[in-house]
Amino acid sequence: MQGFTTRPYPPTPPPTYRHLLAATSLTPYNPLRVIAHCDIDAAYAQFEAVRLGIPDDQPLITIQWDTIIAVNYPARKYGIKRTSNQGAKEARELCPHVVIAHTATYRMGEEESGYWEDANVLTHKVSLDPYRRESAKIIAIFKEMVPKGEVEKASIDEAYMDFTPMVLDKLLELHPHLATIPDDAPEGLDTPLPPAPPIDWTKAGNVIPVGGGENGVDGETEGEVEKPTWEDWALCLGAEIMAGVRQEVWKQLHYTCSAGIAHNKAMAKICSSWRKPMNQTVLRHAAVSSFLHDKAFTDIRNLGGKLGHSIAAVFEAATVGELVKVPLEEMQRRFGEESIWVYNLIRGIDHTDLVPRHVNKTMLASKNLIPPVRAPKDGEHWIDLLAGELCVRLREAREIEPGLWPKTIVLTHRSGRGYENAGRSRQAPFPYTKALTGEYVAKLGKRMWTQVVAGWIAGTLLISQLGLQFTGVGRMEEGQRNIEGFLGVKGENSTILLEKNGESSRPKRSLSEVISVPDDDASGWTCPKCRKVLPLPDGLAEDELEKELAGIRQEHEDYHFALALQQGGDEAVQVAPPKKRKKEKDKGIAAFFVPKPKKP
DNA sequence: TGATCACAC
DNA sequence: GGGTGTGATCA
Repeated sequence: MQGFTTRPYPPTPPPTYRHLLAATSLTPYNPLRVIAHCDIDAAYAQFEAVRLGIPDDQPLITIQWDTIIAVNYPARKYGIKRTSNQGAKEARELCPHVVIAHTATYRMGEEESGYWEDANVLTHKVSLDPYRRESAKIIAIFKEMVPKGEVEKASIDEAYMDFTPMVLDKLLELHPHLATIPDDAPEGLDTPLPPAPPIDWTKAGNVIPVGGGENGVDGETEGEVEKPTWEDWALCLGAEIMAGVRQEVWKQLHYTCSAGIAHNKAMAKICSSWRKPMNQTVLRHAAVSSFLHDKAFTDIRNLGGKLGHSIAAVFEAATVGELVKVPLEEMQRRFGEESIWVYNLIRGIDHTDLVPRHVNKTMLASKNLIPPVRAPKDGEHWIDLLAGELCVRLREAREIEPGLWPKTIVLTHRSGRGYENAGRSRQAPFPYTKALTGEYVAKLGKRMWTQVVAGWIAGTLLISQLGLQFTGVGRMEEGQRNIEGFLGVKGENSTILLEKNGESSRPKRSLSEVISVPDDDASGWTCPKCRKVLPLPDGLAEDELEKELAGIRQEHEDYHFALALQQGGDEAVQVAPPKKRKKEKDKGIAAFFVPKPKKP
């Protein structure tokens, strides 16, 4: 690599005065953009450690029933992991003095969650509320420390931050000469910035070397002297801000976190996990290709699912290094025009915008029912509990942001004994009421429950999972509250729900009708792709039948998957198991979840 | 808008 | 794996 060692690949336009000075510069295309990703190390374990006042070096795991959901770093040294074959017992065998903390739970018939000794999967429901509260505190610190930037809460324990506005300010403060466009600048605002002075990285954390990577060779020792760039300056200043943010989280809450600082979300995210815990890492543009080279490309955000695995199969590639060899045309031939998005992503390019957000848009309280509910009344009891929890959560959210109200309430449910069946759901409007109570929520939930129950032949009911969810949670429109609260649609007697959801409860139907999911009928299941009818065996109990259906369908979809892989010719190939997603003609990447690149 | 699916932690 | 989240797609 001669010459452009600082910007070897991919080529990006050099930053100009416009990128630094113009009000319109705050776009995902600004080369000076600085995005950070931050997540709490083993969050649930740290939350419990702090709650219990346990020393930082004490091994601790957080469990949910007998499943380990978090392992702190001291405990990881003993080989304790979050795997399906390890429970509390195995953890204790590996480390006899490990502290085992169970999540809080709700107890049937009680208002609030707590850390009960007798928490039991049969009678209690896990409560993540305490963790949500910690999460809110952390986000509050982020927002406070990033007043000019944006904060996107990505999950309960991670967030993205856009430091660009603060970084640009700082850049101008440190280099005031950049504020003035030289008189002889050939292209005015669009003149590239003058050469950047050397950078002091000492307060930035880890800096991924160019040409190196985690596996060893340090490119900088190999005779490649890097010229500092303003992009690197921006990252360095962003890293210093991030260090301050992390320090503040530690100071106020005693949580350690890890962070990545880069020019976009995907790169910030992937480098935040470098040398965890309690660390932060800067990924400069020039270091991207070598950093990614040996990584599994499925480690990159959004490539970890079906799409990524299909790509791996089609191109017989596992690492980024292998996948970048695939020319754009070939990728697009196989995965459609849109796949340029993937092509860019594995080259470290991601123009995804942050979504400024601090409150959730949905709230879900759900419970795996053990044993499955067979009596409608039992379902009602669980709904009472779920409704109580949702009510608490909505109230708390409204304390932080007054006026929040959900648009709809959803009852989710699953039949069968495990996950063999897809979940179903019913929803209804959630009318405004001044008196938000668990009973109010439960009433609406039970109404939908009645409909669910009505879909089953008497005595055959078998529900293994129930959930109650608010969706469309947001500030209520001015008019909305007036109309519904004032003039009184008054939830209590609202009939909207019954009308919407099909003449209230449907009349009892025959078994075959009851089972009818979108794709099947009594005699079999029709594949939406090839129209082939796969017969279902007769004489099975209802839950057995559903299980059978799921199995047949999965098998047939696998067949399509294999077929598509095999063909792989001129035609674009549907490389994913063809869910009954789109129409026949749609075979490209559009069949997957693809964040659309946004134009500025 | 309702229901389902994909992807993520 | 359980309990939660977000966003896309399609009738």
